[in-house]
Amino acid sequence: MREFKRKARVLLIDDNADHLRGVKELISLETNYDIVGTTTSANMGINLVKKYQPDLVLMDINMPEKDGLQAIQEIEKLELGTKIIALSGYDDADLIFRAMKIGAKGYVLKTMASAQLIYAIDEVLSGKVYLPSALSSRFFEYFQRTFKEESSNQNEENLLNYLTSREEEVLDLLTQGNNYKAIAGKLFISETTVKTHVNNIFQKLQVNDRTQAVLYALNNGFANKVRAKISA
Amino acid sequence: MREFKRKARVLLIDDNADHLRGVKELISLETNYDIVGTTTSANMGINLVKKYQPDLVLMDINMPEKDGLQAIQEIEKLELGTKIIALSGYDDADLIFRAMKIGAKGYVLKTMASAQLIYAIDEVLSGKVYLPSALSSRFFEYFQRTFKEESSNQNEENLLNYLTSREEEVLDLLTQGNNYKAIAGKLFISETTVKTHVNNIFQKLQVNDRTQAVLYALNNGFANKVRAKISA
DNA sequence: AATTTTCTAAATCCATGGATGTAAATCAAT
DNA sequence: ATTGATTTACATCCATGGATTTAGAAAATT
Repeated sequence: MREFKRKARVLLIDDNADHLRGVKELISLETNYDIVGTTTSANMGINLVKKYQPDLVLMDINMPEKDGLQAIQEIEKLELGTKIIALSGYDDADLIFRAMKIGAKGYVLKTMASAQLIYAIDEVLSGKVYLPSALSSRFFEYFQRTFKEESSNQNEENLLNYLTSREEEVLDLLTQGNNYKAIAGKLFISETTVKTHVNNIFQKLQVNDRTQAVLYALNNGFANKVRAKISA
Repeated sequence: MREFKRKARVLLIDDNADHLRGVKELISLETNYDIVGTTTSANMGINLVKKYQPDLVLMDINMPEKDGLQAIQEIEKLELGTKIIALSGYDDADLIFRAMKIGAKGYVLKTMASAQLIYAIDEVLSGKVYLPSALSSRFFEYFQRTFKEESSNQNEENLLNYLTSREEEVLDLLTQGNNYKAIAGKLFISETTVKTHVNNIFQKLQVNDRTQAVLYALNNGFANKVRAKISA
């Protein structure tokens, strides 16, 4: 275990007063931490963060009044470098994922052993991100499910594969919001030629207008394809 | 340590013959595993996966001939439920992230202790996702950096915030590729009213046409906003 | 109670977009 | 050498999209 030069300043936010007291006592037993404040209100918590600029915040994310996730976001927005560990009663994959996504450095269940919480605090204060292995498993499963679709979409029958390279260029410019005239100017070809290409694109993608074409492109990994081509 | 009913079938793919032999011997010492094949070629490896349908593949992802990540993707596409652990010489965050993204259930450095590899294999075979804590830290840092921009974009001066709720509905339908008539039909209002709304949207988003409006919406977290409103 | 915002609607006018057919030059592949 | 695909181009016609102005009713705010 690592030694800290000065005591780490910790703030507790938990609308459940009983649990709050329990955690406070638990942390008070540790010599490395200094509790700079406790509150049962998310809004008050944000104010206390501004005032005391703690090193670490333990944030209950299951609060009725204000969403704990939103509170985390607001603290992150302050950009004070405050590390945040989410405390939750639920090991819901979506919750874990969203908490990590908005910048929580850890996620600990209230039902977990107190030693686990202390360990998480130490890890996070030392600059790491800490998720108990049971929760990181959940996270990764969710993560992979979320991104599986993205990559599998790029296979199957992707109509984008039927486009010629010139049509890809035109579609790329369409996905940047250009109209016919702008595209013609950028590709040094006539506007009517662009119209021809765009019409062919519509046929191949089986859509009726430019907006649908752009949406098809974005939803089927067109940007990835173009970038892959550039880096190749 | 968990007991398996039958020996787990393992396939090794590593273009470094020396390392391949080492890992093979290491795994042979374990009584729970059955090595069904080894190869130094990614393409051959994919064929062996099809033939033997192993429970687990150890895949070196630093191969010159064929990209190991691509090989993982192709194995995933077979949908045989094959678990894959990526082996790599580098703890590069981007590599780790991409490997996990395409479905690797684990990522182990070649320099790590052999006990760590065995542990990873056990964990993955038992259905979990396993990343050594040093690597999972890397992963999460990368993950948070990647998504930080997305959420911070949603703050600043987001022009979407000026839209009325009706305008949001209209924009939502625009981002699904609807034209005026379709939107009018779905909202039970006249086409001219839709035009009015859309024009107001253009003004507020400072764009010139529907495609640009749709692009602005998608690039500024409009989908997230709409979903947040639904779940609220 | 008074005011502002929002939602609805229409008219008008012009610009842009989209469908269709034709066609020539170039290039790749058989 | 010939075929087929690609890129370029134009004409024509009609549909849709977009700008602007005006305006009534309802809802929210002050």
